[in-house]
Amino acid sequence: MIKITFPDGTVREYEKGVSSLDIAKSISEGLARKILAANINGQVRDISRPVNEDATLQLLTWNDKDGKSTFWHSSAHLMAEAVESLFPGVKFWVGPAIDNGFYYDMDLEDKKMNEEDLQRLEKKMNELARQNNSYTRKEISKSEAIQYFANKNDPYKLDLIQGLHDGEITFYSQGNFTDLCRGPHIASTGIIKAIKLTSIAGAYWKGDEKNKMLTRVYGITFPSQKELDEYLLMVEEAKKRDHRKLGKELGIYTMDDDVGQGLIMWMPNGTVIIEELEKLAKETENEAGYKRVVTPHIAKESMYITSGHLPYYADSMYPPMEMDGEKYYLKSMNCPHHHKIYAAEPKSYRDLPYRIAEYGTVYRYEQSGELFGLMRVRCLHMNDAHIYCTKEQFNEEFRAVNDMYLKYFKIFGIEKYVMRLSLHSPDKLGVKYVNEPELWKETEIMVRKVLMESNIPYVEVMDEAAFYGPKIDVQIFSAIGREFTLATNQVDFSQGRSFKLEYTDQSNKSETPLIIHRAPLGTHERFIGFLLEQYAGKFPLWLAPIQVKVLPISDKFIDYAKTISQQLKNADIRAEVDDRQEKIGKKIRDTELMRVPYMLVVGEKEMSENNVAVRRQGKGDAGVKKMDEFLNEIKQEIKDRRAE
RNA sequence: GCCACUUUAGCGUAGCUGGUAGCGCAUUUCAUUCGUAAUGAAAGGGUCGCCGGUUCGAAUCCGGCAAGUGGCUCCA
Repeated sequence: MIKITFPDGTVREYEKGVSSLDIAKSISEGLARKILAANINGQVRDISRPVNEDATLQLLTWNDKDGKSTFWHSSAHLMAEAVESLFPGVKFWVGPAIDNGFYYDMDLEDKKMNEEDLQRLEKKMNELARQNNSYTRKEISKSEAIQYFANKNDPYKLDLIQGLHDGEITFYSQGNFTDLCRGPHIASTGIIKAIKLTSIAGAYWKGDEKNKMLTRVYGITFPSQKELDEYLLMVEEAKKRDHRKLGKELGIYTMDDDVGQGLIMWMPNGTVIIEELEKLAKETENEAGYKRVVTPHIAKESMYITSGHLPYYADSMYPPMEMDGEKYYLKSMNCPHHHKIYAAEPKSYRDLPYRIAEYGTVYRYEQSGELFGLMRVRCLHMNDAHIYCTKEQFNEEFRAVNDMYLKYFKIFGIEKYVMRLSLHSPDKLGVKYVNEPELWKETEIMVRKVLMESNIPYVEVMDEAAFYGPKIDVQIFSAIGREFTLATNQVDFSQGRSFKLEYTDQSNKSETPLIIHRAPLGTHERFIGFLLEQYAGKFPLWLAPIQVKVLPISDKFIDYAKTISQQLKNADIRAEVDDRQEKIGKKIRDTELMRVPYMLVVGEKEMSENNVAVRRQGKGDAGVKKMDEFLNEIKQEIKDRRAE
């Protein structure tokens, strides 16, 4: 007999060799029908695998992350079976489960797949699922495995097998399809009830753009049609808050072919938001002891040689302009200009920390396929600043920057983000990263310490650092699920030396300062893109392009509406009058759709007593108020910069 | 940049296998002067992304280019 320990701590005894499925059956038939996989001593396994020793066991269902991914991984195999039957001779690479479904990479050679083929594949998959074929596991020797895929003429699987050790190779089969696979899998195809193949894409073999591009098919499956329908509905809802859609609807920004790809033009409504953000940044940075600077948009080639950005980053810079034999580049970062300001006057340790800030405009020639609405553009406005400090001051300064992030995030109500400690990769020293192994080690410890002391949850990721030092990135997800760095806080132990930046220390020696690069509000482009999605277009009052719309019941009250709006404007509140000849219902509807926070309905009753009928966007009628009372309340709400 | 797909009025869209374009919203005008999410009527607006080819004839078929979308790669 063996002892099985369940997640709640209970221990039960079973015959040696019992399967997870049998164990589930011993608990309840309902559970047995629902389990997809089992976590045995920390390893996810097929439910049919025998358990031969004492173990901790968690039975995994659709509600467990590992249960879902097993289900989706098995779905990828089912899709591969369907592909093989409709595209004979196809070669497969890998087909993992992902956060939302699965994909399979394949080489169709001279054949092509289109959207209609996805329908055919779905149909075939449904047919195969209904056959309810079992997923069967088979241990196989390396030579047999090689034999099998050599016969099948599949170079990709052979490449995978090369990396595996004899004795640890397994095949999984279902129906007519056999794949090299570590598993685990669900018991049989019949429990896959709802299938949606979502897209066809190209993907480089092994993720390397020098390699051949394979065809990747994405899909998602569910144990019931209802869940698929819900998922599809959720995707539709997410699209409604896509910043590209909202940006157009709300008149935030526009682009034009004659201006160029990825070059944003901010319309009046967007410009209001930019100016409010800058106001906030300036207030916050003044308080934190920053000084403001302004620098030009171009610089000579020599500066980017000094900074180390050329020639490595030349590809992502606009090509140079030549004047009088000199090459000038559009700046793709503000740091070198700021370093020159630091260097303009000799510094003593008494001048440090030296903090200079600028909403700097930079240009990056991003590859055309990478552009994405406001999130990835070619001209961006950075909430940039550089802090030059001593090693002793570093901890406090870096931490102050982190605290500034958190303060901002509270103002904006930003909760769904991941703090990422981005570290270098030692095997890329001298290639992607400055070759200073000791300094890397030292600064990474310093940054980690700040995070730990601030008690901020974070993840550590290798090979994501800047070339000049480690950083903390704030990762967010767009409405359609793409990941972006919203804000960044970076250490730089390298550029100080490249630019020969110095300060005189207490003992009259020259020292190189450490530099902190930081952009807590990221860029206007990405930040506003993010805010549009975060608020679904409903900006908090202080950011709203139009804060109050005054809606006269009829033409007779336009003059009164104008005096109300003028009073608001006198108090620096962004107000407008809707003087169209429309019914009040229409005016309210249009104003609601434009997400204007406050509507003031005025007619006979209000005019006679200097009142306004207040309506809050999305919340309906808020009752009649004295104009003075409303004015005081709204002024306070704007001052508070509350996130709803 | 690479793979696939898409591109019809300011916006959202219809247009089967080729016979030179409709609808809704928006706009303008007129009527209406209205009490909390769409008043009615009329009018204007498109060389169907651009260039070329096939054809008696192209929004529709073919090729190239551009932009956009979904991915991949990249993201100082």
